[in-house]
Amino acid sequence: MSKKKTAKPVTSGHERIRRDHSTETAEDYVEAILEFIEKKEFCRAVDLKGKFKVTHVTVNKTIKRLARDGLVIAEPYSPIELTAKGKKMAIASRERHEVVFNFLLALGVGPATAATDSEGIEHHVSSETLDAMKSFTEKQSR
Amino acid sequence: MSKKKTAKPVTSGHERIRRDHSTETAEDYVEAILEFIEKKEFCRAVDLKGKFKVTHVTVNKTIKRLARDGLVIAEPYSPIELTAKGKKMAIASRERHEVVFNFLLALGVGPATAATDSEGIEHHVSSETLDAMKSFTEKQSR
DNA sequence: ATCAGATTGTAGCTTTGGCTACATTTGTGT
DNA sequence: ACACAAATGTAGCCAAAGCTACAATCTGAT
Repeated sequence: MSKKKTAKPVTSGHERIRRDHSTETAEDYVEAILEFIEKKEFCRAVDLKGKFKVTHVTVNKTIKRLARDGLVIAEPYSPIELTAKGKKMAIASRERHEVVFNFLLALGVGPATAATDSEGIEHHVSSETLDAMKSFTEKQSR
Repeated sequence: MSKKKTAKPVTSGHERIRRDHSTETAEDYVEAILEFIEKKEFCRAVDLKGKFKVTHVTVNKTIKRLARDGLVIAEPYSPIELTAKGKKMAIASRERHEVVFNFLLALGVGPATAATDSEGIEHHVSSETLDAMKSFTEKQSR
């Protein structure tokens, strides 16, 4: 197999947080793009502009970075499409997002706060913590 | 009273996350500075360089921003001191950090992961979620 | 068919937070 | 006292993510 994921190096603490930040935007965007595609067949820059409350220029530049990194396909004046890689990331990101969101609800946090906080937290949760959250949520609803 | 906190505007979702990011570095630094001062009487740039695994140049520039923002006092070639404002932020930040850390432990996450994840999460937790975490941790140890 | 308005693209600016390379200052040992 | 090492400072570079101002394209309504 040719495209291994270059076996992530062992990082920890603040080093890892810096790496998180570099993928955070990408994850947020592909996740949003997937949702727009599911909800209305396609995703346009203006949709993301509304979603993230930034100017269309910022969206434009970000999309170019995502295209450069092989996450989306973006022809000028055309809807934004996800590559296989992008879709995979989107699905994984949404999965994590949902786990954190449901966990916060199970913890007793209100829906509005849970929505906001889960967006901030989802990018900083290891798989170990994610598993613990899943267990807790399950236990609550049992 | 002259120094109100300019009454934070109502932000939400990704807007809030962007605001979080802009204070994240500041919080991490003042928290670390306070700890070094408590542990060894003073804090030098080289200490922060070691802590955050960045070059001394990055520390230098960051400290200048903190000084500009009234969080630290930094004379050339002298130890870094916290202003009252900086110390207040450091204490609040540590408090949150501890709440998140202990919560993760109570959730069943291992100490190493709890340490790493709490560093990433602490900046994205609302006071409502923080309270829920506190309650849970307490209930566990009761 | 064309005009207006919405959408997208481009140029160029800012701040943050990284870096390397080089210069200066401090402090310690002999 | 002086040399050397450690610490700090300065200059100048980069990428990400934001912005305004202006240009181009696309689309729907007449």
